[in-house]
Amino acid sequence: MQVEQQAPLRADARRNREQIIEAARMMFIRIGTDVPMDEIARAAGVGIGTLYRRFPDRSELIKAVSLDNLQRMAEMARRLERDEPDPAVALDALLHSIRDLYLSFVMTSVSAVAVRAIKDAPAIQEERDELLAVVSRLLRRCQEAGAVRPDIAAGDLVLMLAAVSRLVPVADDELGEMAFQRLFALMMDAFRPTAASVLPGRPVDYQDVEHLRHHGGLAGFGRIAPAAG
Amino acid sequence: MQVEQQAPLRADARRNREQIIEAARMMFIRIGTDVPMDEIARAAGVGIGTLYRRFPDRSELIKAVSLDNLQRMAEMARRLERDEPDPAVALDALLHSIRDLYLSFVMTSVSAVAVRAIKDAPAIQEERDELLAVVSRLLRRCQEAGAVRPDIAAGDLVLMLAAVSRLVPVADDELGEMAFQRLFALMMDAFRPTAASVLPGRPVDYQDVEHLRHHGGLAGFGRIAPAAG
Amino acid sequence: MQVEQQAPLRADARRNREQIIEAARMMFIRIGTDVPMDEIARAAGVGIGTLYRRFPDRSELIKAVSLDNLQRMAEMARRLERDEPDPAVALDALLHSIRDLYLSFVMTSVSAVAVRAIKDAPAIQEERDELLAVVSRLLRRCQEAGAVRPDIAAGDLVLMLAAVSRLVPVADDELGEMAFQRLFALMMDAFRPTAASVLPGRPVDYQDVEHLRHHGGLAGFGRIAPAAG
Amino acid sequence: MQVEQQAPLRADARRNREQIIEAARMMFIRIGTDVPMDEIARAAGVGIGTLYRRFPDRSELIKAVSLDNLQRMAEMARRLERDEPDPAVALDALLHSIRDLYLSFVMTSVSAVAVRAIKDAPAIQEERDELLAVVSRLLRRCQEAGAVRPDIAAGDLVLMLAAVSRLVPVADDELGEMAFQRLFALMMDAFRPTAASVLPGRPVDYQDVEHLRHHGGLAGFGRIAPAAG
DNA sequence: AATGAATGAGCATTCATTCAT
DNA sequence: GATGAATGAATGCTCATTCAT
Repeated sequence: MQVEQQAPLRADARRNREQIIEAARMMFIRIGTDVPMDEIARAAGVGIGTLYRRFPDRSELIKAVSLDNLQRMAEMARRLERDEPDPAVALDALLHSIRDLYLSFVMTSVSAVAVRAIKDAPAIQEERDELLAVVSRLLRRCQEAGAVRPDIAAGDLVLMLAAVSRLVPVADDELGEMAFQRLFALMMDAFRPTAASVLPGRPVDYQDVEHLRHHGGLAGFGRIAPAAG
Repeated sequence: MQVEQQAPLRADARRNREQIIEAARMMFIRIGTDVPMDEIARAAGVGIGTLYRRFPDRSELIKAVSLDNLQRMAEMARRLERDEPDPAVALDALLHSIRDLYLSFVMTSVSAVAVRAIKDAPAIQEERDELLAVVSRLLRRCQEAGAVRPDIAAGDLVLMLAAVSRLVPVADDELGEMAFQRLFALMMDAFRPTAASVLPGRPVDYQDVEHLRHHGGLAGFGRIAPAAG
Repeated sequence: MQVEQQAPLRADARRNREQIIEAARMMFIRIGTDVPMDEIARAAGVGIGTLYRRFPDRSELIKAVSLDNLQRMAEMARRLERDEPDPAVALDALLHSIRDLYLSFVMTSVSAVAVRAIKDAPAIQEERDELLAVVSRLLRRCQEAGAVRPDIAAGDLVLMLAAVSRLVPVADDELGEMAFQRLFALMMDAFRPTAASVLPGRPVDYQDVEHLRHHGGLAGFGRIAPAAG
Repeated sequence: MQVEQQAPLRADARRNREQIIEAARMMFIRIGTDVPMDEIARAAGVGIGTLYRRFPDRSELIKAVSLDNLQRMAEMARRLERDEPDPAVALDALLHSIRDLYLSFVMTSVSAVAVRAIKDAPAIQEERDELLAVVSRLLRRCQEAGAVRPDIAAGDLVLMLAAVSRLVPVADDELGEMAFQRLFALMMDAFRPTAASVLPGRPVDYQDVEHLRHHGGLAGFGRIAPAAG
């Protein structure tokens, strides 16, 4: 757990760094993590050299964007858990932030490059663990309160979320927005106690998800890009 | 309505063609539709020139694989509709063939190349239309029989299916298989009448799906490759 | 009427650019405009990537070489017209610069690629127009002075020049040099008043040449590459 | 001087051979000697395999076409020399057959492939020699009759012809036809005694032309393709 | 530290030629 | 003998990454 304690960046350098991450986030969503590096540089308004000075290769940039996303998410999760007494409301609100979750959970789980990039990034793993811990606690409280069917675990939720969030709506598309809202609501309905059929297998927990992420048991999750091209 | 009536292929050529499609199908799933062409050729056990003789460019190959997939699917749909009297059983069985649907519904909806490749392929569109017609009829019969909530249309189903099918299990992974079975069962639960909350918007029908496919209102569906990165 | 006002190139980039154009000019003459791009790069002493950075494709390179040639030619024409009082001497001197004209008039008129490359290059057209305007004026003055037969127009001259210049001598070949000098002198004799037989048709002017260039009425001029084989 | 005495071809094989040569001749003119082999095969209405059975590689095909052209030309030359008493008329008629000469003199003198193909083809050389012998004799008789300036030799004529014939008109183009007719007439005027200025160097004879052809002293003649692309 | 120029490995595609049917 | 399928070498072009200014 190496904490790289480098000299704090100069003001302009910090600004560049932030612009690059922001530009990369947008390009990653719009085009994919294989977007040409100089397009990112151009979008960030810096030279390609500057980009590479900050992030020695694509992998580092992906890691940085992912970490940035997860930090925002974890922060939000902490705040919701702390401030919202009703776990069902908190969980719902948290999952609804899925548009941002998108990158954290999906983008970085999809392409071979991205997955490899992240695998050995302890900072990311930590942040992800913390986020999931909150989700797990909220889920358990929901189940204890009878708001969510009892036969699932956090992993079931996460996987469903990962699936649905692939179809996140594109900015400013009304039909897409509507379709996604319904898709999301349908997903939430699947977790109601009243929906419960007898599920096969056993509850999937976060350990299982991590296993799948690292060993690639699902086509679109973890090791392999199901349709990267 | 067959337009180009070409001489039937020689036996060896036909075999090569089939090997190429089969190899491409697997590589497309494993690596993505942007897998290098010569990897496909190598996997098919033919020279790169042979691949290009059969499929003048990547786009043609994608089209051929998609059409092949859809033909299998449509055939299965026809058979189920004809032979299975209970619409709920038929729909369930049809959706469970999702492992094969995967390529038809997902692969070809994901990457920019693939989407472009397919857009102007009337044969594919026809096959897709027929498949969806069967799904729509089965769905309606399920709803009339009270087996499925009445507030959804075929598009809602298709999109959920598209989402879930992204996480299709990899061959021979037990955990993945189990996780996917649960995911799929959860999805089916979302469509039960007992699960029904009030959904936002209006039922999404196949017209809407086509619109989304062609105009790209959802990130992972139609125009843009979120999976690419 | 300069449209794209790009930042002036860095010193080293400018040097590379010039080396590439110079190398391309030589290779185009020696091998043809379809010489492999990396041979040009090698001859210029740069990487293939550098070549492509400066000239996004073969077409752009051909345009750049052509423009460069024409600029030199037009400059010479302007100087001769300004400084030489005797039009016959000026015209003769101008035509004798045929070794350089070669590329401007011939190279770029021969191959399909080259012709297409140049068709939509207004800068080249402008330069060519200016050069031809000078030639036309000199020719008219020669005819008024009785130094050239009156039954021809600039187009006749240009076409003859285009034909003869195909056989420009190779550097350092004595026999070739001599043969070409004679060929050139014979051509000039054809334009003398004393040579005049009754020519068929009507004087061919520059409009006609442009028409032929763009619509390809002559095998070796404009549309098609007879020289290509 | 190997006379390959192979068994005479079967009737259908002979027909194929002729169709291929005819198709190749047209494609060579229209596109160049680097036209794809299967385009030639398709134009000839035979399979690519058949083409290769008759002509083991491109080089052989070029040789065959060239020989065929030259045989026709030499035949015509012999006939004109034999039947036409006035040498000026005979020479003029012979040169006017330039549209056919085109391939013999020009096509095969231009591209690197073609030149290499022909260099070691004794049959072609023989035919060419005979043709040139006729031209030389006619020229000498014209000069003795005072119909042509005395300060030139056959080589001067051939080179000028080679130059002008590059711009042979395309079929059915009226303007091209007219322009070429004038170009040709201007060329003939250059050889009139009345046109005679003092030419540089010494008369270029056929030996010189052969030297140039084989050693490449002129850019567009012999070794090198001036603008093959 | 920022910039953008240079490099070359990598991939798509074409086409000459060989070979199985 | 005819056919056209198979092969792979050659070449255009892109883009990640390094390095001079």
